[in-house]
Amino acid sequence: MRSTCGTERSGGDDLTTRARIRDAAVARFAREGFHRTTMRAVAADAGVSPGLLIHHFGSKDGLRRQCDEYVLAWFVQRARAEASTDGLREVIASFVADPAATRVPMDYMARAVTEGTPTGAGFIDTMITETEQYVHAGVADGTLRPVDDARATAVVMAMGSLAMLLLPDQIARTLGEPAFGPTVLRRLTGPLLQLYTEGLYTDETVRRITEDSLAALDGAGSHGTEAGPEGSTR
Amino acid sequence: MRSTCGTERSGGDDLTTRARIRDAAVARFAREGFHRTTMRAVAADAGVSPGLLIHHFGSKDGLRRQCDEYVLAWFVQRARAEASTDGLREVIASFVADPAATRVPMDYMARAVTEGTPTGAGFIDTMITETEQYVHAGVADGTLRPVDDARATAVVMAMGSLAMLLLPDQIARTLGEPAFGPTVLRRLTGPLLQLYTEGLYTDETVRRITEDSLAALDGAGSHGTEAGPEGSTR
DNA sequence: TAGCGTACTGAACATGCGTTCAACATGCGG
DNA sequence: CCGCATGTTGAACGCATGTTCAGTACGCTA
Repeated sequence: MRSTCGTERSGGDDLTTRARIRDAAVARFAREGFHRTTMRAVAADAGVSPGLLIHHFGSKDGLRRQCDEYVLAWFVQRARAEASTDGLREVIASFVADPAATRVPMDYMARAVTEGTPTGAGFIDTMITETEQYVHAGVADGTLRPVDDARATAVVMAMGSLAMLLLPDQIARTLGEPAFGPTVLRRLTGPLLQLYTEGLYTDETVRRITEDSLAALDGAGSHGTEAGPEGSTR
Repeated sequence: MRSTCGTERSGGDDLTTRARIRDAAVARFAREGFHRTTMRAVAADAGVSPGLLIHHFGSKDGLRRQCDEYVLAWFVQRARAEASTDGLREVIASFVADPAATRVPMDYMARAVTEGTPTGAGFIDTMITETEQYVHAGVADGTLRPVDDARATAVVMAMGSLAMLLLPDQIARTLGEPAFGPTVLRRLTGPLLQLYTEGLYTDETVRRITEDSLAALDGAGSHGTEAGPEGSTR
């Protein structure tokens, strides 16, 4: 083990070999997913031999664990920065300056989520729990309307951000933009603000109809479909 | 080639061998993704030898193409069914009766989307384009409020459904439910209806602040960050 | 300078993969 | 009965992968 464990930033060219390998692995995992990236490809990207990856990380899974930890730390640091006004401004500025750079940890986390790793699951959990706290606080101070089910509301709110994390390229493509950058974010901001401040339906019709239908389903299904059709064939 | 090409349903036990292989492959691809499922595993599931898969589908990629086509047809048929009231009722009923059955094509399409296959991209495109048409129609007949950017609004609306397609298990877990079923859908419906009929913010503050900040960014960044920081390092 | 531990190499190994192929079964038209 | 096309098998092939290991280079301590 070395004393410079895990705290090197990946900016300059004078990185530890270990850090260079880790950066190469993060990039590959982000771009191609864990299963498709080969140790040899990572080694080649880092300019070392395949054996060295084993020497430093024990196995491919060990390498993944280190990458998970590193990317998670990136997100934590970023979230902390976003808390302050100046930090947020800086985060936005860096994204505007070079959207592609932000994409690497983003895509990595997207892979972690879709591949169902513990890191991805934990990321979603904290994301939704923090959104839930925001909902509670907002309702308490009158910023947000009262909600029935704060947790479910948080899930609905978070799903939008999650989709942006998971499908940036698809979103950019359907908007006819060349890549996911400030322009795309700009176009999504308007509709999102409209939705959250005044909704989209002009009246209560859809809400009433849907809730009536659900109530009717409850009435009709009360003879056998009531509690726990979940996981019947699982 | 055979005359019974592609139109067998996968309900009974008297399936063509070809269809049995296809069904086994769809299930495996849905559960584990394309890259992780092996031809041997599919062959074992279908009760045949590995060589037969090649005989029928030419290659693993050929098998995937057939599966894509089959699942896409399932979605088209389902969308058609949802158009009529009775059909919709039936779709809902079948989902309530056995949510797990619906999950196979859903998970398959989720894989297709996250793995970036043409099928997945096409699915998203049609989904968003149809949402956009719904927005146009709704604005025209007064059901929906007027929107600035119908396409972007459609993207925002579709992202919620997309997240439900991609992360059903994660959503169920964060809601403390054992599986993604009617109960989860029920809990999400309330917040979604609230959001779409009245919004969540109690006033215009957030909208005004955000739009002012964006305008300020435009003013400050007009000396070099205006057109096309997209894909600068790509 | 000798000794030693650590970083590092690259050939080799074992395994699992997609695919090939020779062989067999079966049914059908002549 | 023959001949042939088709469905099916299972052993084998070639290749790519993760991992091992013997060996080299190098810097440090004594």
